[in-house]
Amino acid sequence: MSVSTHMIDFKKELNQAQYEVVTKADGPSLVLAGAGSGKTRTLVYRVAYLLEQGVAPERILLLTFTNKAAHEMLSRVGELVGKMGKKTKPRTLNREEVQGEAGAHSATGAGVWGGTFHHVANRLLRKLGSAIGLKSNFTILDREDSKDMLKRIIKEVGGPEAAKGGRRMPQPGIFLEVIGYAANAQLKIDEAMELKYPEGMQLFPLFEKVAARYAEKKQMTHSLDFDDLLTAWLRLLKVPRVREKLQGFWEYILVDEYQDTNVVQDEIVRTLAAKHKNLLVVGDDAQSIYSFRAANIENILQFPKQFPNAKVFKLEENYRSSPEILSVANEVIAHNEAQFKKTLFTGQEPFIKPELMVAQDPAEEAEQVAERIMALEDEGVLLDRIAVLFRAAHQSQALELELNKRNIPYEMRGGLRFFERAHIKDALAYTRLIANLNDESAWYRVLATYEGIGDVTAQKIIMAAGELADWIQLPELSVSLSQAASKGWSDFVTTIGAAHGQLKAGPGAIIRAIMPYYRRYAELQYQDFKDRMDDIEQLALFADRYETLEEFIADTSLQEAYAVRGGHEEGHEPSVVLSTIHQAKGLEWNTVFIISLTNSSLPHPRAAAEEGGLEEERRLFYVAITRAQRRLYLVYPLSSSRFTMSLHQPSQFLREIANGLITGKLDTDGDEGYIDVDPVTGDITSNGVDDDGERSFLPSIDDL
DNA sequence: TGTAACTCCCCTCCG
DNA sequence: GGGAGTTACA
Repeated sequence: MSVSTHMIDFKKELNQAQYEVVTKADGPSLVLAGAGSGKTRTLVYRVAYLLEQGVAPERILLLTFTNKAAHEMLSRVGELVGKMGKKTKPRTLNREEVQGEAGAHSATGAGVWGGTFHHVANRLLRKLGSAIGLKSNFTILDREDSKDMLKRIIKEVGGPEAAKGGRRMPQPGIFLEVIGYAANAQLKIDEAMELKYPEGMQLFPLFEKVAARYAEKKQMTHSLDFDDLLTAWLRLLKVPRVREKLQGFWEYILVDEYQDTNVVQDEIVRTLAAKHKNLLVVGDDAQSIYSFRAANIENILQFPKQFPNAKVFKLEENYRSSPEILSVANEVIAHNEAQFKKTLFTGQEPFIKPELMVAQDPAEEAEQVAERIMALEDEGVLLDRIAVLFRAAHQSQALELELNKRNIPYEMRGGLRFFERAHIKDALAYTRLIANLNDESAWYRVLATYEGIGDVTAQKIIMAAGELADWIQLPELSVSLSQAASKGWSDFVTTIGAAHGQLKAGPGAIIRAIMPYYRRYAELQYQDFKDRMDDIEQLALFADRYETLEEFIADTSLQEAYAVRGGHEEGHEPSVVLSTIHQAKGLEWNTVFIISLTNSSLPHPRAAAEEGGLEEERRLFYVAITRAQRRLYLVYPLSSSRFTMSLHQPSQFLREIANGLITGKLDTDGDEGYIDVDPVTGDITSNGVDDDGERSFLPSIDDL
């Protein structure tokens, strides 16, 4: 063992339980870590410890839930090992054994392999995918691309009724949900339908046909959707030669947020760890909130059975939240039956109780939150230490208006992200097309922006273009087009030619080459075309950081990096964070507002209707609460709009919090005025509404 | 026949 | 803001 000349005093910087994990979690190990128990810290120190023990960084694989989490953890590892001095400082970017040039840009801090399952899958498949017949220039389809493709397939295989958009035809989104769930849960189509779309069982033959055609089409166009990245990784591991190579390669595998992995991910990590057996998984059943993606809580529960000699560790001391916030969190989660009972404790001094706020409607809710934010800022709370959380992305709307009005900087997370916005996707489609001539969804997307070219003409062009082997041949392509379409077509040929001419100059140059045309299109199409062109300029600048088109496309498809709505680049000036609860997982802020706490939002009626859905919604509330360190505000609007009669009722979860734990009262008397969501049908039954609309509680800022 | 323009209506969560 | 459905025009 190396002499301890290092400067990390593991014993001193960790509590006893954390220290045990960091130093003893060899072999299969399960860490049950409560919210705020220093789970990230523990993982970071574990990686640093392994490096200090002399493990080569590239032999460590750290799988996280978001790429952001991977970057954060690995940069912290980098800081830690920086302290250790040269002797044990890891080499960086040295992964030649399984990785080629394609992966040179990747989520690394200290040369450790890190990222999401999808991210790592992408890197591996580009390099090794030929073993399962995959081309290295495959395209990644995002949800919208997948839906577009499915829409066309439904028309194609669904017969005349579907072509006309027959009255009973389910949306493409339903098909995608069923097919995706089947992939993630490793189910057959009919089994997935039983769970996700039981009312449509009589359409099973159609679903099966669509699924088959979808798979076929993805293969033809060299594209993978998000779910395919995982299943293809698994398929890759069925190839003995590849499996043995990878099993031998990673000596230590660490997986964060294990409660949100699905069976495919579980099988991947168990296969990868089969040789060295150093598999460390960390999770918290109380924070499992991704069952819609087929996350399987059994992965955690069954871990000790899969590995009979597994070590089990528990982290229960909460370092994040005040005792008052923790009490509310414990109280909320205690209402769930399916859970490991555990109670988080803290040694922190008492602070102030969480506070309930009620507003007339979302607009007033936004005003109140904005006012309170300004008051907090006056008291010295930095804006970037404040977050506003909500169930659904669109619930940020009213607040965004209000914050803009008051010039309070904010950044929005969740919902439509930079790379998902229409004009950005248009620009990206050109880069995809240049990289992969067979990328059908990119073809449709690009052609749709040309005058006179609609679905039918586009299809004709794409059919003909299937003959092309290279863009060079494009001018020779013969398609008979209507008069209306030929102008658009010649514009297209010019533009794509210019873009292709920049192939050697890199992705940024390609984007700039299409801008003259796209500006003309955007001017006609969008009122805010100037903003949109600015976005595209930003995209080109971002693209300049990449040398190859493939890396750029892969990162943007995986949402690796994203700019932020509200005009504030991440990290520029301190900004309030607006986020869905899902996106807030793993993060923490001094002050947290949870808004829209009504029975039509949290629990969300559709989610509550699914089996186990209500408990998952409660866990979602629990996750939101446990993001807060010092101040927590629970906010609900009485109606959905100032102008409608439709009244909301406060979330049933608020009622479950015992009196005395929070400041403020629910605006209702006794049981009256509550609506219940039937957990089976999702039906809403009202037992009378509270319609006086008076605010019984006005927030004051005196007691801050 | 295919495209463009117009209207209505909706919207859970994500890599 | 965007997707689906409908209608008017080339």
